[in-house]
Amino acid sequence: MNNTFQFYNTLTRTVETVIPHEEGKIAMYTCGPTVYHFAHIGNLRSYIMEDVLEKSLRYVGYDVKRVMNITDVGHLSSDADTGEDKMLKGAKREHKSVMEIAKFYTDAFFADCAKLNIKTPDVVEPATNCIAEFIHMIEVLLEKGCAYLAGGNVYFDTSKLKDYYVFSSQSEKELLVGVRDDVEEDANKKNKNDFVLWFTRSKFEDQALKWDSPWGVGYPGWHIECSCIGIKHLGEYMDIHCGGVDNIFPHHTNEIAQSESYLGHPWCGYWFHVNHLNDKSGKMSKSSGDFLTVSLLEEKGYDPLVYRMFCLQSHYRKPLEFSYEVMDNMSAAYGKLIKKIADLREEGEVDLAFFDHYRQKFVDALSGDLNTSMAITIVYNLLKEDVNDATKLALVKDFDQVLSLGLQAAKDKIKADQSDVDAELESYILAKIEERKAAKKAKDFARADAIRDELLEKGVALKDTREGVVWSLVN
RNA sequence: GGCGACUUAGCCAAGUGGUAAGGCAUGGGACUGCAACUCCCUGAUCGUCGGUUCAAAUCCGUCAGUCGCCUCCA
Repeated sequence: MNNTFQFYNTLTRTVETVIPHEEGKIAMYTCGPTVYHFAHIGNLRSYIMEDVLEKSLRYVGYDVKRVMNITDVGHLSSDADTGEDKMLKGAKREHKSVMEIAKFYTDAFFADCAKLNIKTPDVVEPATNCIAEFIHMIEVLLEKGCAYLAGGNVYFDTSKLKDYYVFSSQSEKELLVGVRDDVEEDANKKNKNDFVLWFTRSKFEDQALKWDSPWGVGYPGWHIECSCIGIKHLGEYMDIHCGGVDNIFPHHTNEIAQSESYLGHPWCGYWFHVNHLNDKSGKMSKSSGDFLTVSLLEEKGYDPLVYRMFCLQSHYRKPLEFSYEVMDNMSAAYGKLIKKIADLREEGEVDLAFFDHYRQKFVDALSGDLNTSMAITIVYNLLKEDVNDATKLALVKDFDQVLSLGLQAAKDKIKADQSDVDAELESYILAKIEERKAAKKAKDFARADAIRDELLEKGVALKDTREGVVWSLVN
């Protein structure tokens, strides 16, 4: 068991060694998607990096339990009860019911995750499954005097906290309310940082999802779900809470406020935040019109795993700028890497001493604030080492448990590309190859080149290698 | 206005006090009938100015630029 796994803890703003509440076990929580639309590749960057974090922790020997919520209700586009519920907005847009929208985009989200080799968390819980728990938590907060009723809604009273701005040294005075044009201040709040736990007064008459509660028919505020679902599945102590940097304030600040007030003790010791993916105009956002999805990347001919590699070769705490130039760069690099690995032969005995030595290098890279870029470099270095292929292959497969770049399936991947070709086409290709071989032998190079061009037009590229002629499909 | 992050070769990027990993691209070469593949070789003093130190990309300060957050967001 490696017990020196370190990463940057937003709570303390330092790189710290993880010390779980229960030895050997990690209780990990991830803020899941709001399922009103497709996830864009910026959203997915967070999930990719969190996936690497989870797998790294498992790789060094931790028993990880990971929980993710699905936000399918109560996520207003504004906090002042004037915004529109995102789910409802999605439903209107597509003329479907809210639950149909939630189902469709939840499935789409996990389909994208699968393409990116992101493991599905151990527990996935939609918010609408936990209404009773939300209500219970809010009742307790009211009993404890941490919450109040105003204008029909239940609010969390931030003035009852000793330390609300746990993630920053911001003061309430300096905090501007309504910096964004579309945000209005809610007159019901006692303090400007208070936030809604339960809405009963929806301004949308067609609000589709409503539940009965002690305070009237309504729906939960956004923050309550993560606190509640986290506690429901991981107990009173959580080790690592993950999310995008934009969740730091107010979402995670509010989660801490609610959870610790409810539990009466510190809740989660480590906060892992992934920086944003930007394009040249700035942050990629679902709410700002056009956005890039995994499907779009596929349409443009990129393997989704190229995007995963693009994320891994950067550091999770750095802003990353997306461009097709970099994707092309990455695509070439990925193709070469896969090919190198596919060329390894499964011969010889694995050199165990070498294996352990290299495995340790890999562990060190991951343990040092998730240095995934270095982890990839280690793969490149490994391929250049003077050891037998069996050892290299064993290590690559081992590393791919964390990297999940399809490295261990490299051979199959290349074969699979060819198996997409039907038998008729294949025999045609093979016949042409024979014909060209004969032409070459007769030094009829014009004819040989013509055959090669002919196949290329049909999307088949020929290469004369030392082992003979090989063909592959091109786009 | 407040808070925070980032700035290393054409591009991505590692590096946290001792004279700059790796990848892609480029250029040159080997191989090839040609091409592709493969292999070899090829590049930066680390945004600015100043300070600390025997020694700084690495510490401190300064200016500049880019980006994010301040109740939609991963």
